[in-house]
Amino acid sequence: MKRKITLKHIARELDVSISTVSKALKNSEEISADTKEKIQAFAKFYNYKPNNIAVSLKNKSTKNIGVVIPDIVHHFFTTVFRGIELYANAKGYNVIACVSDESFAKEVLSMEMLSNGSVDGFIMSLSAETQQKNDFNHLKEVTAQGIPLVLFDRVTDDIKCDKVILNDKEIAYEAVTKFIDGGRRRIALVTTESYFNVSEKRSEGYKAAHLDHGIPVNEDLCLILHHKEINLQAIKIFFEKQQIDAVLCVNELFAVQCMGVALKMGFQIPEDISFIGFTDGILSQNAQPALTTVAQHGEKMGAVAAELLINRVEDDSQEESINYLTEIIEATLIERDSTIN
Amino acid sequence: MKRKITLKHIARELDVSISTVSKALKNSEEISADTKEKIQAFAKFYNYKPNNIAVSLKNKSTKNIGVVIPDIVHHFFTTVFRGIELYANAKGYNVIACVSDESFAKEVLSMEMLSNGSVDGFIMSLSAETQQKNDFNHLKEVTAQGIPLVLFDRVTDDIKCDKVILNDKEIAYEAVTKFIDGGRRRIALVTTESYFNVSEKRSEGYKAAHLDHGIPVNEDLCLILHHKEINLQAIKIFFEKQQIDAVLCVNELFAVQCMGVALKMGFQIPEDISFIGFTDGILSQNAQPALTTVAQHGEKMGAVAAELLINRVEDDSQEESINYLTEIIEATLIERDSTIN
DNA sequence: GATAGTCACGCAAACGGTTTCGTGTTGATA
DNA sequence: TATCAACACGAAACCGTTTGCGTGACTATC
Repeated sequence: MKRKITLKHIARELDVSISTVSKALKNSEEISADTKEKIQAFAKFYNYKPNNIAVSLKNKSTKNIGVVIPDIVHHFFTTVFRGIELYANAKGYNVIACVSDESFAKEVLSMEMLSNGSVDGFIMSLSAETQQKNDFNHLKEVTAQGIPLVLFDRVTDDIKCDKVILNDKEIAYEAVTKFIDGGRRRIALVTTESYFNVSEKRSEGYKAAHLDHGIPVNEDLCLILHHKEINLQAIKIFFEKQQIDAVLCVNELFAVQCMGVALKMGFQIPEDISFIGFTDGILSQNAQPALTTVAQHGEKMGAVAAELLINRVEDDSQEESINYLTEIIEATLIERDSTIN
Repeated sequence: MKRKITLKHIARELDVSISTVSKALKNSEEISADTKEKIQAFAKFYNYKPNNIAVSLKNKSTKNIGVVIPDIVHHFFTTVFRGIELYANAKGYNVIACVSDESFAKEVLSMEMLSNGSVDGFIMSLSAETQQKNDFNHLKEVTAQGIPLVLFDRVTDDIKCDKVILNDKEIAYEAVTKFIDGGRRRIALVTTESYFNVSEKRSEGYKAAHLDHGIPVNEDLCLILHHKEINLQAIKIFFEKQQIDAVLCVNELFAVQCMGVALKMGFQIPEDISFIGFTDGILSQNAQPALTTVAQHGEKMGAVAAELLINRVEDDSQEESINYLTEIIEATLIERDSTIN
């Protein structure tokens, strides 16, 4: 088991100084061609690679970026992660992943673990609990230390930093308008608690579309479901009570569950009830009928977030007043068989 | 923007030496109670945290583990990742994620990026291309350098290291036996190319179950599908040609697609055709009918892999001859509505 | 032949910690 | 009062790199 070879080993072996070796390997003009060739050959033979940790310490740059997301077993977040990872790797960065599990405490802990030199910057999406508590001190700590931060999807106005968000309101507006144009009038909104700001935005779009088309917003048509719970009974009661002819769901899981209940109750999809969901994942694609859904372009989102972050990281202008950007990813409606074209 | 505070700053400010500060913060007996208190208070006030990079360099231990997986937008791998991350975090380790995208080149590149000091060890699952090429030199390089490696799920006998695998053959045997006990005789196997050793193992179980029950194996009942392609036509033709009364699929996507085709063709599930898949993901859970499937317990697998790795990392016995372990995760059959109980 | 200018390399500090060992001061002891 | 241990702290090496600067040797110039 040969341990990693270092500059010191090469220097000793070739009877030159460490600095000479270092410079020779960087093809410095200072070193003579002969010496360079000798050293480079030796290094190549023994497969020398500089120790990342030492380089990091010296350069004060780790080439690591920390990604803190609420959930990893989740289609949207994995696609974003994928986008981040692809872009970052192409730029020579590694990605350290931390999952907050929708927990405030774990989010704080993760950031503390990484903010002591392990990463050059953070990309994150707020946990549910953090959004509930509205406590962003851990983010302020990090930015105060000068560590760049990019928020995506679940963001907050309380923190000044680069952000990447979806045009949630607009796409929800578009989806509902599609229903209305198709003659639907009793359009349900199936959503989560409102402390998720994305749900809130989608809800705004839902309402705006109604108002703009002269249709009153009926609060009874809004159903709030909980993640990772059995919602089928609640859905059934909802469908029985209300006369629904279209449903907009804030995620694909809710949509598929609702469709399942509707089918069991004897409704025809899309004739009796049309469905549109959010997230174009395997559920949407493989549902029966295939679900019309909002593609959030997670990979794009991740790539943009990574680009923003790396630009900040590599920007060494010492300006104190930074112009933070908010990039908007345009969602698109993918029409399948749960709506009438 | 206050930069991070260092030992040096504290030392200068309190007019003591750096070593005194370091020792005081570790509550060393060498330092007087007064001095310790003073230093600790100061450090706490300025929120001093040791720089991870410097500590890593000194200790030759990064507290990072590298995870290289073929795909991240994939239920099974995300659950394993989740298990790794949970266990590792609890032990104070961070997880650096690299996605090989089923590509040999990216797998090699990822490992090179991380093997120069960035991580203390690797957990990985082989990419499809790596399994095809049968080229494991990048793994040998890493282990030769004394960096611990744990392989999971997609493993190879060519590398001596700790491994975590599923009892694929046995659980496939069990699934097929369930079909046979239920009176099924024309049992299809829907699988991928055989260079995936997990598919191979499942195929072995499928065959063994047939032989042990005196049923000849019929190669015509084996359908090979491709990932991320439109398979529906191929499935339809297969079902038309063969008289199938049960289907074992090596993943949930294939199972759901097959069920969809079967339903469209007018078959009753599970009466006419029963289905069993692999992976207990959202597809299985939300399919119509809900899919009977093999739960692979990815989180458990990840946790075990992380445990094995961290044990190796923290084991400082200098023994050259290591006794490598292979842990087997017991899969379980989750019975839902696509089979008759 | 004295001076200046290259060239090719080494020294040493620096990054931010940890840790071994040495040392000045104090108080107790004989 | 000389001796010594205990105490409390500092100096310095070390982890593996990078890099500014110093310097000795050689060559070129007048």
